[in-house]
Amino acid sequence: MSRTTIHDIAKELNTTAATVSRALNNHPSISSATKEVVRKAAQKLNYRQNRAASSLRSGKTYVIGVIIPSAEISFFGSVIHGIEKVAKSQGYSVLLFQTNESYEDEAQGIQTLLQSNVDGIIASIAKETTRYDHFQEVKNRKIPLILFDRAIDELDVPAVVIDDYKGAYMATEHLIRQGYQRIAHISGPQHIQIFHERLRGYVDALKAYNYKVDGDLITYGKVSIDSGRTCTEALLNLPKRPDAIFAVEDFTALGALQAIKETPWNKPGQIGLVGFANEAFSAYITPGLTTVDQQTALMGQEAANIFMNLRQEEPTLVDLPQKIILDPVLVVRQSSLRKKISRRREE
Amino acid sequence: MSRTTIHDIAKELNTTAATVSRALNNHPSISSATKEVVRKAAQKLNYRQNRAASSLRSGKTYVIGVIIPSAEISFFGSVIHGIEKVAKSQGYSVLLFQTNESYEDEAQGIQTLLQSNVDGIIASIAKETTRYDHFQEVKNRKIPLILFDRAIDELDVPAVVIDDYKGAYMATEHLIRQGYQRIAHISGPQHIQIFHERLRGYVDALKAYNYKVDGDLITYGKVSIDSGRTCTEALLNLPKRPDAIFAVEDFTALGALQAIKETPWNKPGQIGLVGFANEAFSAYITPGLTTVDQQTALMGQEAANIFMNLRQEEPTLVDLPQKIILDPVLVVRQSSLRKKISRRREE
DNA sequence: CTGAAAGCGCTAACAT
DNA sequence: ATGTTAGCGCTTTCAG
Repeated sequence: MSRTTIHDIAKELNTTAATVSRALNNHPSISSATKEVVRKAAQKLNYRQNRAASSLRSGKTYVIGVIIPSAEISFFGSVIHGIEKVAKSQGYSVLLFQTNESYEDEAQGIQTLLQSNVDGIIASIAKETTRYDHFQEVKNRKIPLILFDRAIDELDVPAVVIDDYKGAYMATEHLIRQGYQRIAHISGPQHIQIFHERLRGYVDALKAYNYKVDGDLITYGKVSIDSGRTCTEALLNLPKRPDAIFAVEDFTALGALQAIKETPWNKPGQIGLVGFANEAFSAYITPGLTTVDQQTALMGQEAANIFMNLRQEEPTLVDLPQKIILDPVLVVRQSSLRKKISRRREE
Repeated sequence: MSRTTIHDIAKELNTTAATVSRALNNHPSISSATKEVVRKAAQKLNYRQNRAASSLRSGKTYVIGVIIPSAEISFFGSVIHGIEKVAKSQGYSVLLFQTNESYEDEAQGIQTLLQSNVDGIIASIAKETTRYDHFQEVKNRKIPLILFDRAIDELDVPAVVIDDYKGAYMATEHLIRQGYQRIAHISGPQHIQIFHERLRGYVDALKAYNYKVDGDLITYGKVSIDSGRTCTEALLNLPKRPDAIFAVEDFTALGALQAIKETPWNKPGQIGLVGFANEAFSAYITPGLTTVDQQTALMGQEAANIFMNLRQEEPTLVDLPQKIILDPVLVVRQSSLRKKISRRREE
């Protein structure tokens, strides 16, 4: 009473396994009558294709390997969601591997995916990774590789990232349009590209609106709640203190919010605040935090879409690796609103 | 220049594929000298095992199929994390499938996993699922099936769940020990088992401490922020209003907190509040929300552990399906603390 | 439009 | 301890 194979179906119908295989795969040279009969018999015998056998022969597995630091981080959970959604819609499955930000785990993950003959790999590089030989091997084996969020130009593969510069520009512009006069920025370590980009966006938005860029209003934190708190206290103690703060990400903004709330002279809504990332908590704190959404699920979908496009292309035709830069979305909540909103939002 | 196979290695070493296979699989009847030589050659030729071929022959894939409603929900992201961690440590990979709470998707997911010959399936049943024929097929094919969070007794398979009763009991007990006198409960729809269990835990804790169970203090909401808010307003308008609230889950608690904050006569810390789930935001709102942690990552790990135990057992020996009931963990934050804490926490 | 035959890369029974 | 042989279930030439 072992599992039904195409031979069982062939025997039942007095035909051959080849015909059954073709019928089930909707091969054009099979009459629709036969196809129908075969499908019926397959259903009756409760047949399930054996993917291992199929892919051993055909070389295709219909599996996409996904490498992320951790599914527990909501950002990556959301990206997986987007990848799996697109994959499933095209008949692909997702094989998941977590690196815990470790190079060793990442290299091992790549090995596992290679052994599994995945048709493509979508990955976000671990923080600790500084060598890329494992990714190079993927490229050498001509397996489509797509990176997201943390892309490495040196690898020269397609990638999906968000436009941090633009997001920061939008956030700052929003505060300007709200009428704030002295807009501060709490940044992060400048060797991390995304933080540097956000600082650039902030500076350029100020310039575009003829605001003075005041070095005193730019502080460099460590990207944490505590750091946001400390930096904000320093900012609020300046002789000419800011009336709004753009924080480099939501946890920093949360610390800033706590510090603002504890300031004796502060009245609610007096100091504008914007974060970055649209973390789940940002909607639930009081006041609701205005922030920049990173379109995480879309990021996964786009990465999967790149794979879908890549997979039938001639390898020789792949000239320039595609790079998709997603538009961030400003999510306006209470924390950045002044009492009177004189102008409606422009696009 | 195609991929290296064990035949290539065999040719290189003037031996046979069988020996190479055995050496690489650490077979006992191969001398350690040969093993060493084979391993070296494999490395030199950059050999990677072809899992499709291996599993076609051996019947084992070293893949665990995981079915969840959505990786975007942090609860499930966390469970996946736990599953993948254990799986990887035992040489298994995780094939992921999302159902979006739909029966059709779930059934299709099972088909995909069966075609992929996964060695086992770990699943959390979709909300819309009311028929279990697809899971029944998994059982019929003798593939280990483990459920988590949403278990179905009728399926008679091993499961990992959390003890909702106990969690609610602990939450209520905590409020009692803090000295609150009138402890209300905002529950949810009673046809959903977990909410019913939490209500039971609340009632039993009150009884255990000789508190009167007052029907006025038990309200039934719809498990949302808004519902938590509405229910709380009603509670606070009672002639004999509560001095503490145990909410059925964190979003309800969040609504309750908002309502409490807006009550004119309220002073901070006057009304105790406890939630359930330890959502990410619960740590970041003000005041921090005391809540009950559901040990999500552990849930995934335990489910994976059950699979690991099951996989080598004789199918005939599987008498009673294992059911693991995890202990919830009370996470105490500001929202439930009264000014004076007279007694230290007892175990 | 269908059948015959070969083989993907590996492992396992049997032989030596 | 190693070699020989067969075959897992499927797809894919090549023939007809």
